Amino acid sequence: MQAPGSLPREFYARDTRLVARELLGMTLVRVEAGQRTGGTITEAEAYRGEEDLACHARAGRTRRTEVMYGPAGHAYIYFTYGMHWMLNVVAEAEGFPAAVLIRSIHPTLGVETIAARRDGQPAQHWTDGPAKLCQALNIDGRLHGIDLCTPETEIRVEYGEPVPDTEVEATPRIGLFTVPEPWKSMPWRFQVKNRIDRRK
DNA sequence: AGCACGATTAACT
DNA sequence: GTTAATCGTGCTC
Repeated sequence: MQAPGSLPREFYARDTRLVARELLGMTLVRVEAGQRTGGTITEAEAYRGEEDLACHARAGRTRRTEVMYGPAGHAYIYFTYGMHWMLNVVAEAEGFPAAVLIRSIHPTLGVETIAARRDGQPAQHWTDGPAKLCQALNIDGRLHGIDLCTPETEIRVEYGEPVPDTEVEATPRIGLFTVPEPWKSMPWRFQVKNRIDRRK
């Protein structure tokens, strides 16, 4: 336990799988001028190392993946499918490329704003996907690389209520169609149980 | 310079 | 269950 506030860099500078697991229950907060939106993290995936053929760092150090090689606690934000942004947090020691994809949150902060940004969608689907939560929290490439551990940061993760092991489920990561084994089946997706989930 | 594809989503049959 | 939308990235020629 610790006082409220952003998680320290040491939290992120550990094994990526542990970071993903322990991010469950923490609170993702998007800070904008006079506006706070966010919620409880309910699903996260670990991507670690150049050997992990599901990880973008499989291509080595490039302009896109450079952030993953840097210090932990920074945002790795990328664009995919021609229209979607994804939010990751860099993990592990500097020099080792790794990140945790935030896949789903339960909205608790600035719910009205979130609803407006997800106009037309039922509450259940406001932030239940990696691109959905980025849309709801107004997160895009402009925030790529920012440090989540500084006081004035625009994205932060605050200490929440830890989720016990009995409520955590570990399964293979989502959307890895062309990734070879064993990486395709590594149980590095962590999510809170007991919630209706449309996914396979 | 060109190309195939993606850590997805929403709408449709 | 199927599929269009839409473009940056990394790889091949």
